[in-house]
Amino acid sequence: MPDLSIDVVAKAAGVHRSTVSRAFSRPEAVKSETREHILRVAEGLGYTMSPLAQALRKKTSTFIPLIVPDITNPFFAELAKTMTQAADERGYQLLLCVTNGDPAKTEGYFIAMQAMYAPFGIVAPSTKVDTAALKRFDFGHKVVVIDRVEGDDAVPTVTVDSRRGIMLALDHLHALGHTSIGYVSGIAGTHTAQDRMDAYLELSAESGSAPVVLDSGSDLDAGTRGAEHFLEMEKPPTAIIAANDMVAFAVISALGKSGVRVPEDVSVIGFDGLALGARFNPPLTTIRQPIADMGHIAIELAEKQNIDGSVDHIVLEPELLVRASTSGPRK
Amino acid sequence: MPDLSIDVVAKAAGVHRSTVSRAFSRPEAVKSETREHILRVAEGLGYTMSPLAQALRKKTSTFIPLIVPDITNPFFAELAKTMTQAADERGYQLLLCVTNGDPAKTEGYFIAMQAMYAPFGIVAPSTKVDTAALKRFDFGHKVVVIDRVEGDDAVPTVTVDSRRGIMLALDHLHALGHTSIGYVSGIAGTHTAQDRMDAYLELSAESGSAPVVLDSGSDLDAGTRGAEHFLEMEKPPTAIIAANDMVAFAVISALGKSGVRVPEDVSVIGFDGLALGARFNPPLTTIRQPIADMGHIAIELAEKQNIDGSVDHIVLEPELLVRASTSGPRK
DNA sequence: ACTGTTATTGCAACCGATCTCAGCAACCGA
DNA sequence: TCGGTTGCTGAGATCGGTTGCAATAACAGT
Repeated sequence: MPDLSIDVVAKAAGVHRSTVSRAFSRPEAVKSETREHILRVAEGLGYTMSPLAQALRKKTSTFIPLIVPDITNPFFAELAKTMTQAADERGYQLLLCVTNGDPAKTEGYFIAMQAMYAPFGIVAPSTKVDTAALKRFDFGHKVVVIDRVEGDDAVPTVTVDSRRGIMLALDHLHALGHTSIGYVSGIAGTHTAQDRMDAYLELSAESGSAPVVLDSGSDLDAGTRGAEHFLEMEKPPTAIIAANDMVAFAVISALGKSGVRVPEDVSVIGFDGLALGARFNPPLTTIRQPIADMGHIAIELAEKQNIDGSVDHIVLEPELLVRASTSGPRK
Repeated sequence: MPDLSIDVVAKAAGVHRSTVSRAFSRPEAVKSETREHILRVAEGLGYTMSPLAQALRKKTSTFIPLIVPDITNPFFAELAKTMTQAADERGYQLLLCVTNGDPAKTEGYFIAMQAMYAPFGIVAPSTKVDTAALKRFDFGHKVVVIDRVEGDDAVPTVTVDSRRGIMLALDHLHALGHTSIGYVSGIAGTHTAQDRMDAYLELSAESGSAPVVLDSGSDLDAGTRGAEHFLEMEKPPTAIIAANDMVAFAVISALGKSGVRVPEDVSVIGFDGLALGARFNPPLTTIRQPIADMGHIAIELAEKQNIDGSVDHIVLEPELLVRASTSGPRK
């Protein structure tokens, strides 16, 4: 196909380049007859505007970086999925950026996103977000963060209510008859992980039962270590709350290796609501985060901020998702 | 920061725009003194070239679309992970494109990739790749496919040896003492899935045992249905080969719900070697595909083709990864 | 009929590079 | 000393659009 530029469309439609441009990007500025004619001609030629040329001139592209620590983690994968959808509904393209938790890489992505005129970016942090770094890149490109940010700053965020989630888990377990409930901490040093832990500590205390933190590590092996710790206890808790589904999986897996059954011997509840959990053995009871909503909202927030400069902090409600990894405590 | 264009660097270095350009993209064409001076000045200013402008002019960008059916599937997630790495080692940015198996979307991405001058794209198919569609977009943009393609065409591919993988699984199971081995088919109608199934059928026959296909469906519930089928049999096989890890998970989960234990009651082996499998309950024995290699190779193949026009078909060797979901048959 | 909007469209500069062509200096052998 | 490379750099067109400004057309009101 002969290179299709705006000029060939213009010629074909018998108008000037600029008119074609307007027909596409500022329809109201062109007489409707003309516009329709142009559009028809363009359609016939199979013409589309070059996003690159547009970006160069307008100094704002449709590339939006999605910065995640690890796309292999199903939570981020699910996030990515809903975000791509939300993105191309609005004509954006998602750039997949994985940092492996390396702040240097993150900064690298920031400068890259600047270079390609990204209108904004989405950051799903693995560690507490470096507000300073964000400020340093206050080049007009906005960022929305899927986590709480230190000091509720100028950066929009979307999170779920950690405390509420933990409360849901605790209530569920209490209702089942558990009184001794352990906790295994989450993957990373995010504020979210911190919040969940704090909530567990507080709410446990309030309900009168002593908190039992099986592991407070922040790496992928927290689950395994938590299970080990559990196995060493003379009087282990009858239920375990895992800070997220992945560690719940690890806990159950590690427990299983030692012959401890879930939920017969101990109940385990996760936090995330991953689709994967439904196919785990046993299917995982968990606190569901509305991940799909989070993706859409993140993008909406970013757009909103780009338009009216508003920065919002949305906090979503989690909900209890009962599957099969919890039951009454063993008698 | 004042907009940093090539001209400001040129001015600052006291040379012409074009010289700066050469200093960056064709170093040998510039006197080394001049070049170093320019580079130093640029460095000082914190200047980087605009990928957008470059792409527009050179008609070839650094955006490379990764087209997957579902990033939520850990196989694709792992692929995406290694590809992002391989990609930004070479200065590319990965565009995440998820199709949900919709051919229309795939085509959409093809035209988009054309529009932004992608030098090539990577397709991890959910269904048999539509060679016709590929040809239709023979606009000089190359594609490499992570699957076999009908008729070993002009498109480079990277796959693993399905037959060898199935053989490994079968051998492992035979060595353990199993003689009756069932099979649950894979997620999608790819050639790869087909090849695995065919290999199972053939190799089973060769070894004298009758093949038992528990489910040949191609959706996410194949595992569940396979398990149901298994439960209904009066004389079920003592081991099951799952076409991929995800269906293995589903099989084990479904079996578990009915009180069937793995590997005590039945052995299950997967195919993929997902990291997730290590944290499954029980840890999954599986045939490992060298996913990381696949990602790198895919990109290398694409680059190679772009340079010398060669189209290769790489087939990698799978390997047996013994964890805990297989054991000798129940006596 | 005349002047003052208002709606449309054309013109041309510009976004930030690349690349062909041409100019110029230094160098080489005869 | 002179024509013929060779090496390096500057000019300027170009990639595919956008946009402020000017020009023209159309329409009101008086």
